[in-house]
Amino acid sequence: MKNEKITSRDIDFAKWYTDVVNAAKLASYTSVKGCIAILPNGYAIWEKMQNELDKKFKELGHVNVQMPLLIPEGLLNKEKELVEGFAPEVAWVTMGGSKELEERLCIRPTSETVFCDFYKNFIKSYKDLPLLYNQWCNVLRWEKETRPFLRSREFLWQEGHTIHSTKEEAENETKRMIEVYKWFHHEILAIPSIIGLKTEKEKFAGAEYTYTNEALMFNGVSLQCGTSHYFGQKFSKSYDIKFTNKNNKEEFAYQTSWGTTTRMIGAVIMVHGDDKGLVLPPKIAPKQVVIIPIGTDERIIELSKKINDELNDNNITSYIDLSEKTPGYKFAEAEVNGIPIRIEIGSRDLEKNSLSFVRRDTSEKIMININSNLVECTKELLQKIQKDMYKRALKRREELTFEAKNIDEVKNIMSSKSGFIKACWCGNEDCELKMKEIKGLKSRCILENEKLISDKCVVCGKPAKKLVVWGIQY
RNA sequence: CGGGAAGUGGCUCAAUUUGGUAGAGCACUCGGUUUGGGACCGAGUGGUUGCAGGUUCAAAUCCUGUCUUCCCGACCA
Repeated sequence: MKNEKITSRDIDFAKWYTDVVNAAKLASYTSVKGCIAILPNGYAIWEKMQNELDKKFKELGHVNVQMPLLIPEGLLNKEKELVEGFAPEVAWVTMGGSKELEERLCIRPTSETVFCDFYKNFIKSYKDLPLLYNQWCNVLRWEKETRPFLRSREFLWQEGHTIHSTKEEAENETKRMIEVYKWFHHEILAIPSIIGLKTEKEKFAGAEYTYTNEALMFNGVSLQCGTSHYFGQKFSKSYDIKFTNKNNKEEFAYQTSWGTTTRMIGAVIMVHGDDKGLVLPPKIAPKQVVIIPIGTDERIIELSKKINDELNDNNITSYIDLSEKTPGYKFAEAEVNGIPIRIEIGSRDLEKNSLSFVRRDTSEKIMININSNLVECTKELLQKIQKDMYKRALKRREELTFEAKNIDEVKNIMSSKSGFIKACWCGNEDCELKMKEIKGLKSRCILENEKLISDKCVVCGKPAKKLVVWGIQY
């Protein structure tokens, strides 16, 4: 039952990860470095993720738009911090046909500038605000080291860009959207992410502050899973976005942006996957149930079809594997693809008047009477799998979360384990840099509403002001 | 971008040391037998050896360059 195509997760995590991506046919490399082909199995997962998020965004009043792929250099340069932050990873278009362009065009690494340019002439009065825009698109960042889904040059994402007439409303939006991501991770992906504030050094170029969702992968490495930025009036001042407020005075607008990406597919693999392959949370599994008839008996095929139709008619996505492979092969394939529930139907089951339900996450086999309400049983089991996956991920995170009072304790933890390290910080950038000197370690986020675990900074021993979560960078 | 490893049918690898007709297993196609954990027998299809130059009578093999992938650093929403 060990899959020979997949390296063991505990022996070589990085190799295991790419093996799962390949074995589950989620993506494949192309001839352009860092630009992957997302295959049907992978894209279907992304579509499920999109549907969940898009529905939520719309409930909250956001609307979708599509902005241009290309940004003129002059426009990009208006916001100094943004340019400095992104310059090393921007790709440029310099030719149009055979003619050199007068002004080169950048392929969007993110679209703040384009949205600002649009808002500039679109907004006149406080009555025009807020605008809650979102776009689903691809962006390009010239990364040096690339890995499928986790860090590719071209990737798919959504970027929300909102603009408001008051500081308070914009700040609420920033906070509200990071909570939406948390909901998405917890409820849909079964990943217990934490919310925190980025340090000054780590925040988005051009933001007043940045909220982040950080999640822990099975191997104890951290992954940023979503960010929400408050811009205040920084961009509106650079791009001259003014409106007339209630007091008939001109005022610069207040802005936010927030995004999450196809990297979430990588997160799902690394949080839930095992040595057999992918394990998908039922809520994002494109196929939630696979029915595997054993033998060619007509009665078995008939019954399989009947159950399949019944499930599909009741909002459970199910399919029958009628290929000419042996049952063992079909089992293994369903496992590698992470299908949450497998229903086996063979003559042995029919004699006992029951069906074999097998959970992907635990491999547990459950016999269910053929006359019971199969739709309800399946729904309940899917919910249970979703919940159990979350619980296991949470337990894993708790086991891999450590506390440190001084730098020796940090080094000790780092020398034997990986995971989140909670430590107090005075807020001084030098101390942050000293921590970063420990190989691989990076400040992930500042926890806002948690008690300090020490009254002293983990590095300098001066009074602590903030509780910081540290982790190993992916 | 620095250090290391590797690129040979779709996949895993052999042939490279010592230059001499590119080979196996898996996958795929066809026929048959099978079917409760990746079935078996038989017959087939598929490769200008990552790419570009060079040396040579002759290059998968030697040389130069380049691209890609993986690992370790650096960088990095």
